[in-house]
Amino acid sequence: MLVTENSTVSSRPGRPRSEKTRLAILEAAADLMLEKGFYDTTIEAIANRAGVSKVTIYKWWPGRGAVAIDAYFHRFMQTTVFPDTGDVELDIRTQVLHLIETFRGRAGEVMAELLGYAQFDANLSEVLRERWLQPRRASSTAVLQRGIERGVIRSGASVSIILDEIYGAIYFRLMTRHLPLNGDFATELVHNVLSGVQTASV
Amino acid sequence: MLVTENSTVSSRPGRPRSEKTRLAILEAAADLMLEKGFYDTTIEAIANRAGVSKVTIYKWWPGRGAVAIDAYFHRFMQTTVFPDTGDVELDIRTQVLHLIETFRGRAGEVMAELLGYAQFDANLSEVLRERWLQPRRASSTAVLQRGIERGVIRSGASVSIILDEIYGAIYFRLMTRHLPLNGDFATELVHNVLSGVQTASV
DNA sequence: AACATTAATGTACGAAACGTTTACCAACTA
DNA sequence: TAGTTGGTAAACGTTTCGTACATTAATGTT
Repeated sequence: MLVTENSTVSSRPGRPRSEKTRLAILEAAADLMLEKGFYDTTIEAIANRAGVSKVTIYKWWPGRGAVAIDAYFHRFMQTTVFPDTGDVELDIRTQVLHLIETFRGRAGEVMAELLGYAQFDANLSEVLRERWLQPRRASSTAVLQRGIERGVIRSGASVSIILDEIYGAIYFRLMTRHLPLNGDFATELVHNVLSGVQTASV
Repeated sequence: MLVTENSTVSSRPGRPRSEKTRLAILEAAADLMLEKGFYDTTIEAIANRAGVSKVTIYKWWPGRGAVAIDAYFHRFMQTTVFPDTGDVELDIRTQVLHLIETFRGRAGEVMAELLGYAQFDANLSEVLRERWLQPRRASSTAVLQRGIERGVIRSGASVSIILDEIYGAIYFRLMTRHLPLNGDFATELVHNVLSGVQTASV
């Protein structure tokens, strides 16, 4: 018998894990991060808010970073599928504007804090790369690759460097806060970058 | 009587501040950050290594971030003056390669940690912007401005966005570590970005 | 029904670091 | 000499961490 991952049929003995408790922890962690920031979102604070024992959290997550990232994904991970219109600049701009929209308000600040804390937590760093940054790079990579195949983008251009120019600039503003992260910025950014790797001039 | 900042004539009463102690603290902090990383460089650890009382550190610095950034500057701040050859791409590339050279080895990792910790320390964030990022932006801004005046770069292009493309990409790789930060990357990066804002094609 | 197994709780604990206080001595100016 | 500032040593209360212990809860197996 093949069972789906969310089946209510638990094949193991013993008391099953409480889904209610799991969700309470994730919601509490997300709430706290948005309200007080990542720094004040301690394990104890999460346990109190969730009405859950601290030990329970430690049983399922190795530390603060792991709970935080799960909570962030739980709330902000919406697997949007972007259309392929054939216009490289339009498609990339759509993706970038969507990301910037996600980063509006506290959600952006919390992402900056997660990236910040990742400098001291190798596990969090890897999870962020694999489950947050990588999927978005994959979407954009597909668009750029199609552009190369259609001859719109220089075939010699390194896709990863193009992505670093675009996403690097965004996360740079997110973390240094020296200038705002808005639609005008994103539009000119994408236009500049793609102009630099196109085969033909406008 | 006008007195220079490093004058031995202290016009104030009381015991003068010990330069030896000040330097011992900065050296110890820099050593510890390079050896153990920022996370393990606690105030107590610095005090022990420097052979100094913990209270003395708290007297002159408000916290860990402040000592760390002073120590980092003390060791890595070399105010290099870059030449103006008239070739925009060459000049920018020179500056960028110099920065990347600075970030080789542990110095780069420590900068990543400082930027990371800055997400939780508003004061450190501001000091980094004003005393580390801004001076480098100023150097590059001058080059780009000259390029605009000479008609090599589109006059409508936003200098700050160009800078974000270049430096954003660099700090993005520094902090996410998904790809190496080397000379080849820097060379193509600078070429791509400037190609996107030049007036004439190659 | 009895048992094994796993989940969750409450309490308590030791270890670190934090940032501060207190009392004292050291070095300099007026 | 008096006044002022720098530095030290020791201790303190607090917070957070991560873990340990004993106990109760909920499920499968026999």
